[in-house]
Amino acid sequence: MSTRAQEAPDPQRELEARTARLRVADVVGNLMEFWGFKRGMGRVWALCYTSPKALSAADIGAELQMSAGAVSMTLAELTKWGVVRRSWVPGDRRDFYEAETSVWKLVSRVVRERELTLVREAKESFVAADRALQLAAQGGTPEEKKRRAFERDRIGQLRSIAETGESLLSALVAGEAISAAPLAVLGAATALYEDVTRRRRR
Amino acid sequence: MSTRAQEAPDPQRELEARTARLRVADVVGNLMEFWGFKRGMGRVWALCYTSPKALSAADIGAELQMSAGAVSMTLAELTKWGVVRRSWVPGDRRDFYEAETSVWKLVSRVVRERELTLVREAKESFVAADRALQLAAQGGTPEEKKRRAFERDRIGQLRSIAETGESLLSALVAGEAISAAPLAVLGAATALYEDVTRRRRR
DNA sequence: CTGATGTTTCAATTATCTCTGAAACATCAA
DNA sequence: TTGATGTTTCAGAGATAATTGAAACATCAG
Repeated sequence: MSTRAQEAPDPQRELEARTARLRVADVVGNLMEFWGFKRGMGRVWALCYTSPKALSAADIGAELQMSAGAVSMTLAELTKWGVVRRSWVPGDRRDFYEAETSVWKLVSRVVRERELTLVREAKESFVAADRALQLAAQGGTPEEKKRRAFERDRIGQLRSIAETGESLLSALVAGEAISAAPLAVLGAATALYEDVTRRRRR
Repeated sequence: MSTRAQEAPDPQRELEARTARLRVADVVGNLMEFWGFKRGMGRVWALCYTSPKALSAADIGAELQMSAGAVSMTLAELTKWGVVRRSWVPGDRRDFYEAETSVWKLVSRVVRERELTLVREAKESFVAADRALQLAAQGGTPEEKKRRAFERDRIGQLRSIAETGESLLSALVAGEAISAAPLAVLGAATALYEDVTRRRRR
């Protein structure tokens, strides 16, 4: 037995550790993909997040097997979302990147710019449809009027769902606390369900 | 001026009403797509939902410009998910379909389940990575140990987020905790955020 | 049974994303 | 200025996913 066994790096274990970190990057990539981002964004972010020192683009490409171009584009996107930031190392021409650790920052931006936009668009189209049907219902036979009334009612349901969703998401985004976007959004979905159920029962 | 102007269907307004309904189908399609379903599923469901009478596959195809094959597959999928159901019209060979009105319940459940799977996978890989890093950290220089410690800490952060998320999602999926839901979820999410923040600061 | 009508299936096409690789660009040192 | 180094851009390749169209299948009436 060597005198200081615990200081000899074990190649086998080194490899396992590296593999495990890459696996972490991958599952984070899967989650990010689930939320509508590119897989690569999650992978790169996770690699940065688990790295003690800021990484260069070349480091990232080497570790994650991505081309320079892909790394550049991914970092640009992550930076735009504010979840990764550049850091300069004096005397080094390369750019380095480190992960933003505040998950909420990411979440609130995501919610604001993605879900909220979608929901708003939806609401607007429901409102517009309601108006159009209202106008169309002014003419026609009684039967047609009845049909229009049904359509308006259903679209009104959708509209109220969208409005509830919109205010919930707004509230979420406005608040300074809360992490874990997915869960928060699920909360919103649940609320929507409640709302619809209640309205249907009345 | 005609004697009963309000009963004459206005072609212009008819067209606008139809366009508006199609637009509604489209935005619902977008939302569904965002939640991980196919776009067409949302469009077909929305068309059925806003229709006073059950629609035949041919109706749907004509309205949404989909091929018979696409309509058939989409309806099969919607039926499988239980958000659309067949209805028979006596003396008519065709199948008719109408929208299940409690879609949001189903959709949100499905989304939660999917996410739960992902989160579980993530958690497992975090745990595995933590173990691997722990083993690797047994050897190496003090500097390497420090690096491993950082990595473990960060992965521990991810792990705690995943664990909280997992239990929250489990509760939501399993329970009819749905009724208590929105605020409870927000509360839990907030607690989660607090927890992560506290851990980071120590 | 046969033909008419409607539905389902699936291989092939088409559309949509992502990534690559190379060129253009930028910056700095010598 | 020139060359070395690093970054960005983007047309095209490659991978995935959605859609079509036609054939197979199912059902019913005559």
